[in-house]
Amino acid sequence: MARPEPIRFRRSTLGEDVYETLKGLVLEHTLSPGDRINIDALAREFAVSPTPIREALARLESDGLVRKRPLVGYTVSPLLTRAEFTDMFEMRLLLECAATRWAAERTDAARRSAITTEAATTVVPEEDDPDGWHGAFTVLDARFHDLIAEASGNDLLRDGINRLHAHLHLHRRYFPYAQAGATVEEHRRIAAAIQAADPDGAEAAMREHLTRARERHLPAFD
Amino acid sequence: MARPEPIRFRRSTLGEDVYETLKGLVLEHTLSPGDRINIDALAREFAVSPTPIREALARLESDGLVRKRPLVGYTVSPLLTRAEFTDMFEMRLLLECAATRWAAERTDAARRSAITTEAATTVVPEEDDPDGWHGAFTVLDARFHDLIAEASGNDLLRDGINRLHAHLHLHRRYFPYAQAGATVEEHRRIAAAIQAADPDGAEAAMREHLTRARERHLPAFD
DNA sequence: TGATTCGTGATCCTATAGGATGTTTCATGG
DNA sequence: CCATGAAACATCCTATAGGATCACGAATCA
Repeated sequence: MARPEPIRFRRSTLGEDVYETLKGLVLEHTLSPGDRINIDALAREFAVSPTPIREALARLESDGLVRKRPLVGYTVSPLLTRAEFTDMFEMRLLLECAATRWAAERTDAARRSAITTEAATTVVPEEDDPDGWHGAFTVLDARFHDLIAEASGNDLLRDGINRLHAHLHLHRRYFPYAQAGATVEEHRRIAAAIQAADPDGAEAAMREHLTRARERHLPAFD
Repeated sequence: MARPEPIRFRRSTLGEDVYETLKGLVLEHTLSPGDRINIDALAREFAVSPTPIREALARLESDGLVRKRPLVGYTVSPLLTRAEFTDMFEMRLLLECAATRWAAERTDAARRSAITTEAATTVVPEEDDPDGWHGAFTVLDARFHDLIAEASGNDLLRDGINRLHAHLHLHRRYFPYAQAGATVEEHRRIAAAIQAADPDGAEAAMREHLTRARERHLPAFD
């Protein structure tokens, strides 16, 4: 009868686990944008001391997922304004178009195949589980874009792209089902151009994909 | 006889101050790349508890300035390899060329003047204080590039650029004096094109500046 | 000589108490 | 009835001590 329940499955350090878990909670909207974060409450919830919580929050603030007001507390970052959202897509166009071009130019055959395979994967819409569908679709989308970022061969570029995607995820809940098919089709075109080692075509396909993605998202701000 | 010395001039929170101070120590090479960081020793040094130290280190790790090995401790990030360095300049070309173009297109008259003024400022080389000169020159360079990043009107872009500059600062110690004049001249050309609202010219000037800057730095890797 | 085992040391994590600050509520005056 | 002010409250931030875990080095054995 030593310790009945704390199943502590620590991958490396407690702070790391807390960081990943908290990031998940924010991205899943279990912690909604604007919510206040009580450190002591979280510590009790996770059955850890406030120290690793505080450490995880400091990193999340660097990611822009939470905000800290001194002597007041942490809050989940609010959703992007329309202006910030267009700024983000301006950045995505800059970063991801370049990454796609370099992926088409430089990467090896194995990665090209992986990208093509990923683009061929689809997720079936389930009307009765909208949240699950949104989650699955987002994971798929994120993995596709990360594969390209990795294939660019520039790790700093990859980090920058993933940093933007974290913000994008906060908005996935407002992405319409109906247009998922178009997204998959655009992914296929990008993958095909990369597979064919066609930098111009790949960059153009990514530019069109992102431009259309922006159009698909923008109505949510009205 | 309450508290004799801790002159605590806290801007907001202790963790914030510790973060800025530590960042300075790393950038100044007071903590050299590869050095191990002892949390308890730092806490004694700053006369604070380990908690804010730990919080600051978590943020610095997000910035890429320190690395954490679980259950071993923190170390100052090593200098960039040649490959990472070229990757960084690839990123700078991407981000800063776009920022310069948009600054020339969009920004207001006040910011244009500020950029021109900053480009006209120079720092005199002092042979007997190489470290002070390097520091002053770096501050000047960083401010010029940040003014342009801010004038781009895209805060995410600005953050991305500043994140890269932190890494660049770690290498400033190996930047040769003799070529500072060329840098200033290139800055002036960029500023002039922005002042003239000439996007193409401004972007081209920035591209040439960064390309040459890369050439100036590369010999340090031999 | 190489691999394995053991001991030491450092680090990380936990827990709790106290001080400082922002927020909220309530009472009072206009 | 509304606005202003002060006081009580809750929360966060900081500080300190102690226990558990793991990495590293030395000694031993095959």
